[in-house]
Amino acid sequence: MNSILQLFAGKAIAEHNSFAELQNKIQTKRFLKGEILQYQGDRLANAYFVKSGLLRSYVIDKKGKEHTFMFAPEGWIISDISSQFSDETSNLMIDVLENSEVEVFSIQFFSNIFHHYPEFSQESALILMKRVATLQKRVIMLMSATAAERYEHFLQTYPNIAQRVPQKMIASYLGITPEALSTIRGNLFKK
Amino acid sequence: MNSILQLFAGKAIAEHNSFAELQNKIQTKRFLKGEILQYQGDRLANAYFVKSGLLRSYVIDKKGKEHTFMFAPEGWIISDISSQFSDETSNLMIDVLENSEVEVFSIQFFSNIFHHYPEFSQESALILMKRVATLQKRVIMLMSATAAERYEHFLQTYPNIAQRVPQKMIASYLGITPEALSTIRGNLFKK
DNA sequence: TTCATTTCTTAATGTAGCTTAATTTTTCGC
DNA sequence: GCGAAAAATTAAGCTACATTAAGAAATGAA
Repeated sequence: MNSILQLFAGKAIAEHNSFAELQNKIQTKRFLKGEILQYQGDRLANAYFVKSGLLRSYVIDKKGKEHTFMFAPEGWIISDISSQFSDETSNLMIDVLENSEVEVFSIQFFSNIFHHYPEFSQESALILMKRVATLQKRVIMLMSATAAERYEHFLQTYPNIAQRVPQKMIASYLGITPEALSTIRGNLFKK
Repeated sequence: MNSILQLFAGKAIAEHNSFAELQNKIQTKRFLKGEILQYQGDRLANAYFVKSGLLRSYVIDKKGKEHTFMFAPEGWIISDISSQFSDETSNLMIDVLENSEVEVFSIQFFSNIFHHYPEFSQESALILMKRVATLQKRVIMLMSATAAERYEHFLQTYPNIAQRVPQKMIASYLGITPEALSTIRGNLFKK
């Protein structure tokens, strides 16, 4: 998976034979660990397709606490979709957890793609449905499972990410403090 | 808004002039308050477009506790998208909170629509993006806000629904017990 | 390698929200 | 309109997780 086009296109590419044409319009950038690609309050939000490395989106609440919204390893798209509606500015920050190679898009780019290549929106509807399904599970988890259950579920679902990311970020993804996660891990290994 | 076609179609309808043709394939049903349209574990999940009335989706966890996932008043679509992937059965129950008039679709119907009318998937991608944005806010709320803050946000965002729904369901939407919500309301009105 | 900084752990104390239970209020079928 | 059932309130005790703090371990720059 080395371009967003492969993710999005499915049959569309074969049918349109426009792969190269589109590929030219897409710019790949390299970012270093620690860079911040997007700030809360930014007017223009981009979408990022991760070719290699690891990005993360998160919010900082009024008390200054960080809450990780999602991790994006290779092959994932990360973006603050919500900033597209009702004229809002970005709610999410996006930062770089590992040196990464990334395709950068204005959301405008997608509108154009959808307009010129309708089949693309078919694939994107599928991708979005998967996102909705994932978020649905996350909401239900947050409402019904204990912190320990959520942690075990996270380990099963994202074993790959768990090892690449500091624990305090996992804690902030689970909605608990690093101290609480440390205790949970302590109890887990005792068993 | 009296058919899902109006919601989905945007320009597509005008361009295709196929409104009537599609409309014929859509069946409208009436359901009574208290009916359950879909059970956890059902193999086939439908999508429901609410023409009038009020539906709800929820889960029942291992301890038998109900968690409301969403309310769907007039003009909304409700469905367990997650059951479409990885061959899973439905995770959500869907029930009827007010006598309702509803358009019922197999998810298969959407695949067909998307295939025959690519423009539809453009609109559906937009609708799905809004869903993702809404769920994003919900996740962040659950992680960063107190129960009282979540309740006030709910009142502001869904003032219409708050009045039509028993408090215990609002509590189960917020991720707290009815007793906790009652206390929060008590404190709110004291101020 | 060394020192400084960040991350992780452990433990004590605090608190939001849960559980249980009893009482009041509302809803709804007859 | 009456009575039963469901929903909402209130309050006491409990628990999961937060906060605070202090020390240990890991990371990273000079």
